[in-house]
Amino acid sequence: MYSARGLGPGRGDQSGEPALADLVLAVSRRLRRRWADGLAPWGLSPHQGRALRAVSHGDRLRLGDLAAELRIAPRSATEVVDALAELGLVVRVPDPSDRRATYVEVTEAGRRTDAEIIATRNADAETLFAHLSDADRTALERILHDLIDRADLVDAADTPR
Amino acid sequence: MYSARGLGPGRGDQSGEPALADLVLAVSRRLRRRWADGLAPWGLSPHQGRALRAVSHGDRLRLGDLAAELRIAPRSATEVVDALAELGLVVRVPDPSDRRATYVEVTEAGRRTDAEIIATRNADAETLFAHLSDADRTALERILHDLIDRADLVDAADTPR
DNA sequence: CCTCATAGTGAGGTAACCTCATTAACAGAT
DNA sequence: ATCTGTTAATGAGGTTACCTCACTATGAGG
Repeated sequence: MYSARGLGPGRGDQSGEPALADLVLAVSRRLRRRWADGLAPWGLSPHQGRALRAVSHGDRLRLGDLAAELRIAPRSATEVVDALAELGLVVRVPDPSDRRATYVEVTEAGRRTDAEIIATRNADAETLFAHLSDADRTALERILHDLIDRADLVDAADTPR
Repeated sequence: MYSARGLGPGRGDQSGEPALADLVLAVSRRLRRRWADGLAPWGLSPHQGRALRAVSHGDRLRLGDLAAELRIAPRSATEVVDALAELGLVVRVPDPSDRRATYVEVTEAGRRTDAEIIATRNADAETLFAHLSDADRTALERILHDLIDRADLVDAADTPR
């Protein structure tokens, strides 16, 4: 992936980069934990929550597209859909134009659950982010965008194909 | 954990908080992936890398303390240590002062590997963070610290004991 | 209509966790 | 001195969220 020959220890050690990375990871760990806790009332795993969100977003989604969106193997998407269907949050409906394919469609209950989850999540994010100044929020957004672009750029360079 | 009754959908949707949370998660996802890729040359999982780092930090660590540091059950720490020991990166040595306990101690190879991993990680963090301005770096650090403090504060309030 | 590709799923595997029970050893009260 | 309760590590066995590979049904182009 990238070169492992490295500058030996004791070179970039003074720089703050790893500390920044650790900070990002620390914040994300806390976000994840809160999100998982927030899903508990509905008996959903973070994974299932993400799937429900993806399906609700466009009302219906082909199983394979769901897999692509969640970046998991199609076979794994089958299992997530099984779980959500068991809970009555989605149903499988055949695609009339391609009888191999099945759509995953949100049910009324699924839509309601998704809305509640989003509301909870928003409320929680608010408790964390709301006390930042507008300037800080803007700066944070810009910097994080920057880092994402940078990371994707480097990835693209590493994997030209 | 926290109240799930929520403000119904369509309320905080304009606010940027969830977007910020998503950005943090997006960055952390990329950091994680890079870190995992960076560990591949040594055949270590991120989990094992973290454990090696914890053990190397103080040269030796009681197995139970390692579990606490990694926030996993003691039983699970046994397995991580098994894997690292298999690779010759750590050894188990009995605690002479308490014959129930065992220390996990870095070997020479373990220390070397840890140093190489840190160097790789630093180099990678550099490619991501180095192009930020000093001001941005300072701001990012401050804001993230802020968020962490805020999250821990809210957690402490939710779980008074 | 024959061949090749694609959509979903059954079968079976793995990694990283978990709980519960067990064994050995320690530490304080009787 | 031993008995009681606690703690350290681990064996046994379970769960979850993934994976690959093989299979079936279907579609689409030569």
